[in-house]
Amino acid sequence: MSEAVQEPAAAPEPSHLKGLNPEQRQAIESLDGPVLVLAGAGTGKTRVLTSRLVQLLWTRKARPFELLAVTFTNKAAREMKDRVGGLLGRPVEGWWLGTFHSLAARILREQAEQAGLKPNFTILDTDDQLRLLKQILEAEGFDDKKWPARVILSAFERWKDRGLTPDKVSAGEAGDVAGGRAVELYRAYQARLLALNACDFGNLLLHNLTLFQADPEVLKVYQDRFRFLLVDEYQDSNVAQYLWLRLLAQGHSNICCVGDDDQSIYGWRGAEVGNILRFEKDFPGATVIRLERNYRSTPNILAAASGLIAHNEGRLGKTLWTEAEADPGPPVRIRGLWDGEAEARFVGEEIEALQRKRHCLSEIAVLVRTGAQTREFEERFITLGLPYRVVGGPRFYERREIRDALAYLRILASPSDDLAFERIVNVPKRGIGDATLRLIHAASRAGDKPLLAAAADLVQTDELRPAARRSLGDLITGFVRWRQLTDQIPHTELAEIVLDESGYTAMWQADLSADAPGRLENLKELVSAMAEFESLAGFLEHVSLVMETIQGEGQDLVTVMTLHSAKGLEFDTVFLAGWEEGLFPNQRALDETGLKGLEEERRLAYVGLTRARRQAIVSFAANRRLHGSWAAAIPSRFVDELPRDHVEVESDAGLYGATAGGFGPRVGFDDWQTNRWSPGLERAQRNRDRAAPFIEGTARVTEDSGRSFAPRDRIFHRKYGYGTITAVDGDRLTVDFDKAGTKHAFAGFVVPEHLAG
DNA sequence: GATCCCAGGGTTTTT
DNA sequence: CCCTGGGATC
Repeated sequence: MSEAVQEPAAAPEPSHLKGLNPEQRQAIESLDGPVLVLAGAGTGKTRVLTSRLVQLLWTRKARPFELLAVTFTNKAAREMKDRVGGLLGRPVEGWWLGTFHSLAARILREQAEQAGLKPNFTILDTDDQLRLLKQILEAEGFDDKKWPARVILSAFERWKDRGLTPDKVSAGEAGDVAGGRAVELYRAYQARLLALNACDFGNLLLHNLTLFQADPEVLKVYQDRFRFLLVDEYQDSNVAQYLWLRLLAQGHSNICCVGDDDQSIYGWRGAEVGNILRFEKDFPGATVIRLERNYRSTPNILAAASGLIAHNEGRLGKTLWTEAEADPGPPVRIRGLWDGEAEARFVGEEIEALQRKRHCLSEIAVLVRTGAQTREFEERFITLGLPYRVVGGPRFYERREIRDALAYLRILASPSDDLAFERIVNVPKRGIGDATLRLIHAASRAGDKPLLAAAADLVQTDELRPAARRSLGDLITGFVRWRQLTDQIPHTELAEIVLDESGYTAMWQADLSADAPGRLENLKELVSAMAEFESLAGFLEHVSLVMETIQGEGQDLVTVMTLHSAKGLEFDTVFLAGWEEGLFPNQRALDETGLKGLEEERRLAYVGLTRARRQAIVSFAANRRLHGSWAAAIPSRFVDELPRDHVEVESDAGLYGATAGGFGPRVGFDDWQTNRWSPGLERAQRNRDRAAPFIEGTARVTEDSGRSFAPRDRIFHRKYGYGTITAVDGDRLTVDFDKAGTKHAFAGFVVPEHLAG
């Protein structure tokens, strides 16, 4: 092989460098030393990340196993893997690519002993964490009402986000959480985790940090190994992650962080925008590259998003731009509606219209602030028969049947997993209640052995009632038998046997409730998901770190999801629903973190808008159901912050004085801002009531049902049966009944068709 | 020990 | 509105 072939410069320009703008190219070719890439929305960030990795390999500057690439989500990791493989024309093996947590877990498995763990330690999820903490709280005599385990646990998590072990939490930090005993509880909790040979999510990183700080030798191993670090979504890293990166990067200083301070939306999880702001200080001589040319959105969308985000202070400041001669595209549409149902109906109609124009459903997204909002859209889409998927809904691995099944498997993988044992010892019912469990616990403490082993001892004695003794004995011999099978048969087969013989499957088969068949389906899905993994342990590691499952990919479906899960995605058309004060910006965010919270909400709005390539449609409702009761709502301040020149307001007449040209004077907004239940709100409500009858096509119905009806709605009437509304006047509806002909009916006497029966 | 019923409380976002 | 958890009852 000649020199020329090996020398990259002599070869024709490789595909991963084609079609880049100068800044992108610089970001890809500045391989040495610290680099910060400030990449605005839609500026080709992913392209840069992947090409940079390819460049490292292609120039032979790095071999795969010298690369450490960190992402925030497993999805992002998967995508990076695929794209790098695609650019190189072959899959890359041996590099370290994953989320902070999965990488930390991998390191911790290698160094478990140093951290006081065994390499097969269990990774706990929220459910396990809570049960564990509740046990501690109970033992310490805490009242769960006064100090809910959730609250205390989140305090622990915030400390972990900041890299604080119990020793490092100062008294002042702890405040009055758990009556001033929070640190003590934190210490007990951590000790208990160690005793259980378990880690929660936060501990994965925390152990890494303690390890690196306590033992320079260990740190050096990893510093030497990872010659090039690449970090995605850097603006969302928390202090612990930042410290982890900094320690690892101190070896070669080849660290490249990519992020956008305007898209930092995880402050509530401990993310520190400060990390990105101080990069240059922490890594002297850093190259800072700004990617500001947007390739994704139309000028109108870009201008709307930029105008909005300009209301935030303390930005690094980027100005996104796009080609001047580009088609400006349609303005951002703003639509006010009567209530959440009307909003869902509106979005449904718009999507159907798009569908008629052959618009791809998979190019449409409905983005909401809170998970609960997806429900109304789901209901509407089901009624319309519109194919959709909800991303991040009830998670597969958090379902009860799945967690139960996993508990059985966890015990097989590590018999000392007490939390798993407790979970399933009486599932299905085996007549083992509190009393028996207490005995097992006592035996466990006395003999200093795991619950399973203690239980095995106990059934040899006559301390248990005969019935309990027999069923517990059966379970234990079951585990002995299954464990013997572990190495002999494929793990999928083993899982089937365990679920079968333990009576777990039978339990759901005998269950007559409506969701039982679905649960059985899920169990089947679980077993088939296992097939993709080499071993039981590998599978369990995966499920504990990857809570999400990929669904509906490749089908033509409308996507419904939260703004948070939309980060990093893009669609031709994006519906941004529920832009109301209190909901978005979220009241709780404002209450808890004030201006900081508001700015984060605004960034969330910015993220939402910039997901759209061609068209963004913002909507808000005048009435919103919250915890079952109705609340009047006023449009989000973010609606007003969108620059007028780039939006088109089309609210129903009468709603907040909206006109074709924009909004009139704001209704009580300033009062609302200072106090939810202010005169301003009352004023808004009065206006609402006055406006209601004049809203064309919608009728307000009884307070308690709170429904509204519009022409073309399908309804059911007790006497006349099903029909379609043709006109609405106040609460009097004109209905074209399928059987009874056209009649007048009061809205109070009809229900929407989907609620009939 | 299991089941049923009721009250109360909660929903921001996720690895 | 929905679900959870606690408590009373069988």
